[in-house]
Amino acid sequence: MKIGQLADAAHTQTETIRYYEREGLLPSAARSPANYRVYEDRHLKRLAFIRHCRSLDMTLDEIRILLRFKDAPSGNCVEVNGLLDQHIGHVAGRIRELKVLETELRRLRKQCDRAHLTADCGIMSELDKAALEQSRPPPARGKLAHIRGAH
Amino acid sequence: MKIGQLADAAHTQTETIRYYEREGLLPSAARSPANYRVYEDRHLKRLAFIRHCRSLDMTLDEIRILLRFKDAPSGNCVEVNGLLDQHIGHVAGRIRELKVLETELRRLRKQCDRAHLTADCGIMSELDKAALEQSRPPPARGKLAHIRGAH
DNA sequence: GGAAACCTTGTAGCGGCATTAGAGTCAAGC
DNA sequence: GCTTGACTCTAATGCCGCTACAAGGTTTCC
Repeated sequence: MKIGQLADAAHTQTETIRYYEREGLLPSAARSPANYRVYEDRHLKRLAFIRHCRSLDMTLDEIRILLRFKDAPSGNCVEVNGLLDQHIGHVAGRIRELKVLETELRRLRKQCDRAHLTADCGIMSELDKAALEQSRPPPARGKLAHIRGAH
Repeated sequence: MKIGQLADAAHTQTETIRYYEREGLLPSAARSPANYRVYEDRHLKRLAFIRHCRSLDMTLDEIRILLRFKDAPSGNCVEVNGLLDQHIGHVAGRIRELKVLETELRRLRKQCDRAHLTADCGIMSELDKAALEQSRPPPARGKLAHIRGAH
């Protein structure tokens, strides 16, 4: 299997596969005489595992940990549970944050329902007013920060 | 006002202020004989506005647009409304995504409640199984993607 | 034998800063 | 006057998880 076929099979981009190899998530493949990467079934399985974990929004570091457990199945799975619990905690926390944000944005949006000059816009004056009172730090940055999609 | 005082007043880091200046969000300050930036009240007001918008998780590009309207108050505020509506849409969408994710993670977590060898762990085998079926692309990436906080 | 479709390595870019390095400035205390 | 420490300056680099080049080599199909 060449990299393009592996990419198709795992619904991934070839660049991503090479990136995972550089990052040590995928073992390096054998090479053909033309220096092409040659993959086997185990690579597909491992890649599918990684992509599935990514679809659950785990970081590559977290996935690395899971892979270590997979490779050394004599280990205790308590840590797997802990990792997942933490991850769920992050997700739940982020949802709470975003809900607060949404409420505030909708309140702000209500300040202006009509079209008129920006100078008289309730939203703009509210933003100005609120800014003066005191500005809290922006929301969390990190793995799950995106609101906007991008693909 | 020197940059450190401005940073304190706006609860910002000095590097962030310099970054905003480079990005054209803040007008460049006058300089003291020692080449220190010297700020006035208008800088603080503008910075507070920017930070407040950031606390609402707007991108710098969105904030740039708002600042243009602020600077040219003869414009029509319809576009301000539109920008906010879009932003609310992004936030609401991200909340929906994360809720789906949370549900799936909790279901996965239920597969293992006991400590034992990783090889027998319900979570690991479920991850393996699900990976094979077909891996969807990872969740959206973009401005509001973070689940984890980082500061 | 020529074009299209694949593969290779390497580098740079995304957002919104944070961190570091290396150097200059300033006020206070001795 | 000299040292100490807190501040400031610029410029470069790192973060995350890729994505998108660029410039070449290989394979495959017609």
